[in-house]
Amino acid sequence: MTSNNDKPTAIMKATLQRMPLYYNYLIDRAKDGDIYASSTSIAQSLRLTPIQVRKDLACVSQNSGKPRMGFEIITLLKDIEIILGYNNVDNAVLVGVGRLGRALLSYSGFNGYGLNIVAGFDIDEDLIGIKINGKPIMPIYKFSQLVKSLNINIGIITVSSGAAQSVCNLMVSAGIKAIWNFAPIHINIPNNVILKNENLAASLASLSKELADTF
Amino acid sequence: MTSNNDKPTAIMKATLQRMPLYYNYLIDRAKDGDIYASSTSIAQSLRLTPIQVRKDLACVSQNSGKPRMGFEIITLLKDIEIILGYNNVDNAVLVGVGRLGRALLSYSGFNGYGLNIVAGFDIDEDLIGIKINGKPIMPIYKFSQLVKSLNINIGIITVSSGAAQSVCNLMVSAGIKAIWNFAPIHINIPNNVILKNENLAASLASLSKELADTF
DNA sequence: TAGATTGTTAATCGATTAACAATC
DNA sequence: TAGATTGTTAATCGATTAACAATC
Repeated sequence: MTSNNDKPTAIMKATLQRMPLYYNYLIDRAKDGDIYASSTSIAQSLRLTPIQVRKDLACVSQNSGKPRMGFEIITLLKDIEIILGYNNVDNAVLVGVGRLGRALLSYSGFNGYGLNIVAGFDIDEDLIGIKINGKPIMPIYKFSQLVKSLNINIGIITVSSGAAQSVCNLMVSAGIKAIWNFAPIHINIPNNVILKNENLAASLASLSKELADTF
Repeated sequence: MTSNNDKPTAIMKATLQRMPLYYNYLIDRAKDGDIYASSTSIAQSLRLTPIQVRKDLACVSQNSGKPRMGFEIITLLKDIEIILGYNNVDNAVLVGVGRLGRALLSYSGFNGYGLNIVAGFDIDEDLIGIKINGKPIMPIYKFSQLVKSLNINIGIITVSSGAAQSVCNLMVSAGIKAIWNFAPIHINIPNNVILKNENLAASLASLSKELADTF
């Protein structure tokens, strides 16, 4: 850090993905009235190593931790909020207001996490016009218009496997830049659109394997 | 593979987690009537490299691919089913029959994926006795009894953040061996119990970052 | 002071990618 | 045959862990 210390040294993917974990934990500690948290205590609770915690936090925190004390929780929370972009909100739309879609529309975990789902879309006429968690459900034929007029970047797919590809196509043609796909199916998509498959089956696979290996 | 070729050479975590992705894709190809799939074609569709695909498939497939043809899809699917344990089913129970809980109880992605959710639990008396996707909703006070009598290993937490820790404690005391936590909060758990946090916020973080970096 | 904790450099481990001979 | 594809060994890249001086 003696030379080119202005370069931000891009944060590792792995580190970034642990940030919400730290965040939730530190929120807890703050609620308990703690002022400082040491890497040792954090690591033990989150099943990480203290070294890893220090390295992760070094990437994101503007302020150093203090020897014998640890890291000041409040400032650390603020630093993590900046890194995760909890302040600059991304707008998103969701297609498929079934059980999973409704769950995501109401998912408390997104509150303040920088994702704002502005509306849900569905073909079921009975759903049109209702609100879920304050968000309107709109007919699918209004999709492109809304996405373009509000300049929305993120699309969330929560339709059935059979409908996922055509919904994806619709999103791409409307100008969506990133798609978060919850349908348990492979979808084709142009390379200039970001795709994140939320693959619950993959998580399950690793959980089952760990269980089988351990017992 | 000349020496100790009986050793199964444990599958990498990363490889295992890609298996459901391959599986879904190959199901698609089979439906389209394809008999063989080459690593090149698989890689292109799934945004991987052909080398990676071959290496992944080499870990799981009993049968080799054929030069100029690729891998036989049907046998590959069977091999993946074995690896992912889609045959030997794990029983699970779910606590918290809110929107997310209902979504998981009905999630089509689990069909045949080796996870069988046998029942849901909730404290809301209005829910007790109803069935969701054929699965009964039971009162929480019957939890330990059912888990012990059916010898259930996996517990799924879909309650609110505030209730997650106490549900976790209940699961641990009932003898649950692995917990899949969907509450967006840190929970404390003994080291001999497996914990998998399904952290949608973490997924979101990486999606948003990629979006920000790209555009 | 002594000791707990920090931040950083070096070493190891794990995963991906490159290179290439073998095959049909 | 020529060429597309496979499987494997070696090289690179990325992430974690170890070692240790610096700090309060």
